[in-house]
Amino acid sequence: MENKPVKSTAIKPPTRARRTSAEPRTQLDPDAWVDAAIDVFAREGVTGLRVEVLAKHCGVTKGSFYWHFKDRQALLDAVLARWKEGRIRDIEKTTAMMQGDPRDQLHYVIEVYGANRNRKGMSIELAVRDWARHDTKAAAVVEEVDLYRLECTRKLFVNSGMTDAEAKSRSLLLYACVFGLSLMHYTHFDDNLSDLKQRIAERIVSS
Amino acid sequence: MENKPVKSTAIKPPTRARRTSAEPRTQLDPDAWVDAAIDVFAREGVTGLRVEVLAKHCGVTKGSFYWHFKDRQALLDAVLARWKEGRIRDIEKTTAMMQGDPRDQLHYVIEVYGANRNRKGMSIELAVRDWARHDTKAAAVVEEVDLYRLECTRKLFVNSGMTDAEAKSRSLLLYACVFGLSLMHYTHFDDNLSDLKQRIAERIVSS
DNA sequence: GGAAAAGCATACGGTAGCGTATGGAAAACA
DNA sequence: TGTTTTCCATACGCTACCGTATGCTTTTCC
Repeated sequence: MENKPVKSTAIKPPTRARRTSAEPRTQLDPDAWVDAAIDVFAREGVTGLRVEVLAKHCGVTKGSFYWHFKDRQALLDAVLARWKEGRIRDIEKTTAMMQGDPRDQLHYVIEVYGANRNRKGMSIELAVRDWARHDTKAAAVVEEVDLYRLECTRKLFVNSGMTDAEAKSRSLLLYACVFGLSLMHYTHFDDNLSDLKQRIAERIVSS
Repeated sequence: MENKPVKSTAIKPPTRARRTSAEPRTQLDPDAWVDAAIDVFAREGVTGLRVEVLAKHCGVTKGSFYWHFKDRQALLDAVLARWKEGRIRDIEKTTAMMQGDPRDQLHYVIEVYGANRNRKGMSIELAVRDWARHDTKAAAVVEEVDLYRLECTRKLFVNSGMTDAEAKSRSLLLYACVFGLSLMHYTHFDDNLSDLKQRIAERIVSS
């Protein structure tokens, strides 16, 4: 159809002999599709994750997509499942190295979720949460991941010497703040943002 | 969202009065359209705010819409402008009654933004912020509103006796937490959520 | 090397949405 | 009362999608 002059390093010469020689001939498996899907998803959200767009992004047509997936919903399910697994694994990985000062660990958690590093990850977080506003399956997964995170962080606060009730509230405060900051546009609120963040982190962690 | 038996279908009442039932024959002005638009927007987000859907929601066809608005973008601009005005007015209204213990005022702010009361308002907040991720105009408005809010709350913290730097960090923490909480699914994290929230509010406000 | 399966392209029908054109009814006005 | 202006309905063309059908080209396996 209207194949625009393929902008980025034409993967394939338009109507020429299609497999000249050096093409890696990358076969696409469902995992590769999900990888690409999460890429698009991070940028455009669920509503932007469309089959034909994704196919073009992969350099193929949707004929390929529908060979690997029943329909669009199957892809969404896979994306959601992949996100959940990734989050759970991340939490367990963090939990595994749970030795040392709990307060340092907490600061590390805050640091990791900082929107600057991990930009794509936070993008996905927000996209999933927006998705969850209209999709019960997504909402269920978000809740599961949230509870997992909250529980893990709660333990850290307990280990740092807080009561259980206080630890729970701190844990919730921590994640609410982390996600809330990524929702806000405050770069012009102060010219020393790192100090600002440092104070916030202290307020959340310290007793 | 199933269509009730409106369905005039094939046979249309021949030249009968179209206003059969008790329809007040409400003329639609742009403001009424924006009202309805914000309603849809709160539920479905920007991508769900579509001209023909909105028209059906208003009980008319899009012929009416395009009489009042140049195109869909004009409606979106109006929605954004309306949101901004409303937020600014809200802040000023809150600021106007800035007497009494600043800490009480701060608790009041937290209370007002609680997702339980003001459910629709928070829905719009999240929808606007999701919008802002892809639209620079929306992002600019969000930033403006955020800075306005942050500044107002900062003053409250200053009035409660904090240094300017501390007040700034508290102000940012407050709003980040408020919005972040509305992003999370934590209802099963504790069986005494009000105590949880109370502790969080204390942590944010108290020195 | 040849058949079978896998991976992808192309073409098609169908829906939803945007924006335009045009006509008809209702209200305002003279 | 007749005319103009306002407001809305209907019909149309167009594009972007979804999902299916079908055929072509690789790869795999014997």
